[in-house]
Amino acid sequence: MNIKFAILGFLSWRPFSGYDLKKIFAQSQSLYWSGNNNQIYRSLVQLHQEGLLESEIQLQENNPARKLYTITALGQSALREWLTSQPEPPQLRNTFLIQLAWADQLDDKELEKLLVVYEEELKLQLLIHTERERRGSPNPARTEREKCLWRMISQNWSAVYQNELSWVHQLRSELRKFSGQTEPKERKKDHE
Amino acid sequence: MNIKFAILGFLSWRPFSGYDLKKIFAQSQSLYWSGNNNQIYRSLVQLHQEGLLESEIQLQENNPARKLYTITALGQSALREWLTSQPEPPQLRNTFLIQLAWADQLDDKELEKLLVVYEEELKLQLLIHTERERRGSPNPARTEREKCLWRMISQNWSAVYQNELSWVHQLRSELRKFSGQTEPKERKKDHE
DNA sequence: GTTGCCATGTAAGGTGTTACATGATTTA
DNA sequence: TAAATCATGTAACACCTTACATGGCAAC
Repeated sequence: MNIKFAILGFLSWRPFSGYDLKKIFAQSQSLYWSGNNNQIYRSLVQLHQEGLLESEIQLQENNPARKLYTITALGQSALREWLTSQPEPPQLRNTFLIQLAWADQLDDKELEKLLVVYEEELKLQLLIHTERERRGSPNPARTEREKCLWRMISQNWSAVYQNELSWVHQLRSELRKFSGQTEPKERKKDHE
Repeated sequence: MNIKFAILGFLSWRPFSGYDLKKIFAQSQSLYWSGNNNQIYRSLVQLHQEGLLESEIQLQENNPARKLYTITALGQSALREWLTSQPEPPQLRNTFLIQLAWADQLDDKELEKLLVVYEEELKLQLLIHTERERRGSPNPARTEREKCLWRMISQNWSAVYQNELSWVHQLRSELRKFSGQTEPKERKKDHE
């Protein structure tokens, strides 16, 4: 999957310029792309070449001209086909798990600190996400059902972070069983 | 983060050849790379150039020679530094969420089918993961603490899939409230 | 005699990122 | 005068993927 279908999706609402889309992507978290120019402008050109979009130049006073892109019938049907296509499973790429895989080389304190820092990072991300959702999405939400979908998409993100947080808690409590065994020279202290 | 630290991690256990590593990556799920040659062999060359690895050619009878890579002291300290570095939050890239964002264009049946198919996909992935974990990991697990870490890494994957599954269930039950309202020609039914 | 394993490596391309370039207008 | 916004686009590069190339040996 690439960003093209997300662009088609937005253009199925109404026409946008590349600059509009760039801002939308930059704002949104669920649309996880960075919103960089390169990708968006090139995608628009390609979609246009494939006949999925039409473009129209809008002249403005005091501001540079903008290229408004409109979805074509072909684009609509391409979008619809993608919508009903086999969904991919989520891509789970968590660098931290790989860090953990060799974290037995750290002593108890270092490991505990790593987990605490990861937990803080997760909390921060959760906060950023909820804050971003609070200040309006660029989402017209024309029907109740669409509102429901968008609410659940946002909730998916929260749920993932919360799931991760509770996993970290479990891990920390599991690891407490081993504390004091890393430096076998020292004798064990009671739960420090 | 890139694959190099994962490679350093394995070599901190014992020397491996590129071919060994390729197989390890291909087997493992938590190490989410595909295990393709290009990346592994080039990473090994680069790590070698950076002085983090030493290589030694092992001649064999009946089989082609292999290059055994050994981690250097510099490599060990680079690994250790990475292990204690600021952990990144998980990268959440779930294409399905983007598919859902415009799924209001589908009718009730199509949408329900999409969710069912996604659920099946998740169950399948969960199964594949647990099956892969069941048949031995390439993990020596020298200490109890390391065993615990690897167990929790594997459990993280299960937890993520299960979290996703319960989210789909919730979504499906939410959507049942709207069924029958997709064709607006029909008159509106009670509470809206 | 084709397929598969061992073991190395390269080519080509997809996807995404940051940073740069231009040039006018508005705001501090 | 410096910066931010509007609006377009390009350059360079990082990372990752599939597929190809070679070549001997073993198994069916």
